[in-house]
Amino acid sequence: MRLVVARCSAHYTGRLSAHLPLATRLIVVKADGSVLLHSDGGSYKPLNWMSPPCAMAVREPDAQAAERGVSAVWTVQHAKSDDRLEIELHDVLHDSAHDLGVDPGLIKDGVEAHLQTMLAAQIELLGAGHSLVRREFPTAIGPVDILARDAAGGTVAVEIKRRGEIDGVEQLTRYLELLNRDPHLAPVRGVFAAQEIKPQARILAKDRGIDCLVLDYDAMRGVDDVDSRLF
Amino acid sequence: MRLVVARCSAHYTGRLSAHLPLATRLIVVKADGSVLLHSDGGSYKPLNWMSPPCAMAVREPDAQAAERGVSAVWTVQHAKSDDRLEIELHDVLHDSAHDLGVDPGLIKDGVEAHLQTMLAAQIELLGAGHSLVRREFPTAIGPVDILARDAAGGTVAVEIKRRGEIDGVEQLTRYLELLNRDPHLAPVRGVFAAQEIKPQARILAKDRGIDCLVLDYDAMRGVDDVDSRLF
DNA sequence: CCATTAATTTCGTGG
DNA sequence: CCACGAAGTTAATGG
Repeated sequence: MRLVVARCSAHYTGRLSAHLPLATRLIVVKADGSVLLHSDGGSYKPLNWMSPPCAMAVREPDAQAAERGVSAVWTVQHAKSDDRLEIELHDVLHDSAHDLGVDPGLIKDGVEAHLQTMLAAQIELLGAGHSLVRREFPTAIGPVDILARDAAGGTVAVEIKRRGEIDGVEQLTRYLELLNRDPHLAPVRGVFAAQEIKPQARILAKDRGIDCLVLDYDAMRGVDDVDSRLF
Repeated sequence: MRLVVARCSAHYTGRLSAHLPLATRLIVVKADGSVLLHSDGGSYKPLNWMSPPCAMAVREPDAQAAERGVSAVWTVQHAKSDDRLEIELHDVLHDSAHDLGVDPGLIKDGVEAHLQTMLAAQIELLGAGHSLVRREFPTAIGPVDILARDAAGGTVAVEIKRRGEIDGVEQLTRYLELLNRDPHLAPVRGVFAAQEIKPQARILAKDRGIDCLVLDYDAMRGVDDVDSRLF
């Protein structure tokens, strides 16, 4: 990894055209050839970049560019497309290279898939007497996260989101519409389950007769831990 | 901006829990307090990060951590939520600080809004004799990108995308369904316009009786230049 | 390898 | 300030 802090301007052409006026920025050149141009604020997204696979060519500025104060021109060309990033370097304030090695990568926990697994294992969170039919119950318009039966034998369709917003309720509504056409399943009740349910989503769900269930991730994980001790 | 290259591990808790095992990484601390942890590959997304507004606290490792080789612990706490990123620094291979100043920001060109403006100005690309009714024609389910009339006086609804995919055709289908209920407008013909149209989207459009129009950005811009010379 | 969907998405725009 | 949609989205997953 090479780190360069320099006054520079940049031009990108590819899926769009974009230009960065002259300013001081961090330029990161990664081991795989990818390049990031970062400013000293904003979020994690660079001002401009080139994704791998790509290769960088360095050349001297022409007379006109040199006149403008350009000390070097870096052209980063994507290997499989016409995407190209051209950086004009002026003053270089810092330049260092570092051997980082391969990263073992991020280990995640608490995403939607995990919530689904845990809710399936703790299906009585839907209410006493509920039983799991199956996870990822297939329908013509896609799989329903969880299909269950309640104590009275009625069918329950569950849509799980990490954060419950309106589009999740819409999704569940479409599933319910379809499932309720199946005489073997109908009537099917809907449950919208999420770690956090936005007020608007809650209102829409209520309007559609869909129950809301807030999932307490830590509590569910705690139960999982207890379960795992039994084995 | 502070640049640190160090062997480190990290732990994030907030909207999810995530862990980074010990490895050598780039740590960027921006002027607004935000922190990025980058590996030497992948795309522009960091392995882990904290978005602004946030603040970092540095503390000495406890005896146990020191035993494991930890030289310092950085805790980055988000100002408005419970999001927290904790970094355990082991060997520090590089540490430098740089004053970058405020960035003038990226200037973009060739996005959907621009395509819409240009197509409105060159409405005959839809076919000879077409005239513009209006851009962003409002409907109950959202604005139609362009509404026009063809040579025969028939209504034409245009959906514009940079890249034409299936969901764009679905969107236009919903608009057409709604517009065709209005006796003042019906029958309304649909045109799906994009710089690039995916095969699946083209097939779906054809199936729905929607015409496809590939927009040549450079050619359209060329015409725009000619137009602007007239004024 | 392609299509689909989520994301600690981020980023803009318009109400 | 919030909801909505696009992004040079990126990243993971399933077929």
